[in-house]
Amino acid sequence: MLKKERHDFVMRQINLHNRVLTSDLVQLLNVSEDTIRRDLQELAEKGQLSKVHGGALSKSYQSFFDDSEVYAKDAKIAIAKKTIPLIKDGMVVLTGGGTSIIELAKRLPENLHATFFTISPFVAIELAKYQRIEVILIGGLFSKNSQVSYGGHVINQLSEINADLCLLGTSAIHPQDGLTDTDWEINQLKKAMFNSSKKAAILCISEKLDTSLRLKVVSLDNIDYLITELDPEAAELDPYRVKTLQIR
Amino acid sequence: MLKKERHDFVMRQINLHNRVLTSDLVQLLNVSEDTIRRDLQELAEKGQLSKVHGGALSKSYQSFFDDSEVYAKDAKIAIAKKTIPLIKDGMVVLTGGGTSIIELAKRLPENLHATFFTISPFVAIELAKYQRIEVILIGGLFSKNSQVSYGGHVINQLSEINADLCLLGTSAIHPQDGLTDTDWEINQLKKAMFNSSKKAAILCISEKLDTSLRLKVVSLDNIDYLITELDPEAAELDPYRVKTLQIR
DNA sequence: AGAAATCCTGCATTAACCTGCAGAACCGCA
DNA sequence: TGCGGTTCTGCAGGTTAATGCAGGATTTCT
Repeated sequence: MLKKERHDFVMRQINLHNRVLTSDLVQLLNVSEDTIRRDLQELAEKGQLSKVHGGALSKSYQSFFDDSEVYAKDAKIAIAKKTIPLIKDGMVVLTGGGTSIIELAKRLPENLHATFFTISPFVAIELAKYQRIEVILIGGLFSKNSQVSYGGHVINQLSEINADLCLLGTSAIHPQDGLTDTDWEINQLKKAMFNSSKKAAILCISEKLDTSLRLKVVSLDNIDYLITELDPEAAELDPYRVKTLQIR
Repeated sequence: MLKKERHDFVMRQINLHNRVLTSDLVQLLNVSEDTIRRDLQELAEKGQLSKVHGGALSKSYQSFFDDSEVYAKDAKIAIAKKTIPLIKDGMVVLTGGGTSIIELAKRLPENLHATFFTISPFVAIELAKYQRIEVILIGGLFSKNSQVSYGGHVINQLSEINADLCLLGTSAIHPQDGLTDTDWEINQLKKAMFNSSKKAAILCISEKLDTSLRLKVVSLDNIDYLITELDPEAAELDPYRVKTLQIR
């Protein structure tokens, strides 16, 4: 069996099961443990998988959960700072949940006079600290996963709102696939939020760039602002430079 | 099962439920307790969670509510324990905000199967930890003082609800004046909550007894249960012994 | 206060890892 | 065909990581 064939086999296993054990591969491919280990090493160096004690895991699998807090906090603060200028006095703003948005909510100018609709209780609690911001918490079924209101009742209420700006965090964004997500209900929710706003801004830490998930929310055309912690001129952002999309 | 997979699993559980029990993980992952403990230790060192006796908690969650400062916490815990038996499987429960209610929400039986409506985002977040409880967050204008939804939109939604039990914290309660409050809007809100429920329970730490405020919500007659941290036979409670009011 | 659950420490075992080496297979080239 | 050079593979050995278990200490519950 050629090395390349083995590599392909490994990658197939990984794509299929998100993981693979060294010991299994030894049996399946009928080669020595060392060979397998060297294969995994090589693939890991090429960045096609991540090696762990006992085997290897798919790269995308890792990013399944968001180890946010300490790690990307600086980035999120940077994003928040760039987002603030978009919010002007008197605006009606609609926001999602997500840590980026919460960081933003913590850093608004003290004298901002605006109306915020939000589906996230965390955001509502943060916003309530500002004297001059009116906060409307959109209620409904409460999602145990994403800690936001969702479901038909929320969609209904959203349909009655006409906001100036919609602020959303990112699950995944990709030049071709646009904004994508894993959960059907959250997906519907985000679509409804887009429909309820004149403009939409996506807050996105750079590591979410060029990733995509199963369900499409909207394409890049529907997004007005893309805000990352990177320099707006950075090369990583080149694929996202579409006419209608302002990058900051 | 690879270590990394276990870690991911743990973090998913934590992101989902804000907490996780060592014993549960032992069962779910089918490894020894020591392994789980070491995993938690490791994740705690990486700062991804905080370890506590019996399991671990989400970090972000902790920073959100630092409940160490809750006033009269022991009393509130005692009240919570007495309240739990009122809530039966299948019930529809309507709750207010307030620290007593939050303490209660933290101490519900893990296997309780019920539907909770609440106007408090804090309560919603707590309740979301329970697998078998359906949580509906009632949305509307968000009060900066009392951190609950209020206003016409809330009253409207309440009118569509018919709950079995309403749980309310206390601002003030008095044998003659009944349940009273200071804020007009909150007052309206509480009235509406009473109207939406078959029965009502008042959670009340003893120092709120025999006090009254300007605006009346309801008289004692309309209350079904009065729950304090005191012995139900205590003399302080004598003035409240009305036929229709059960004291616990 | 006593029982039960949980935690910690040290130890032994097993599995997985790494390094270096040597033979096999393959390559290009005369 | 023969010959250096390269790559791939397996093996030996010594090292590290992971796990479970025993015991005793600590915490929590009642």
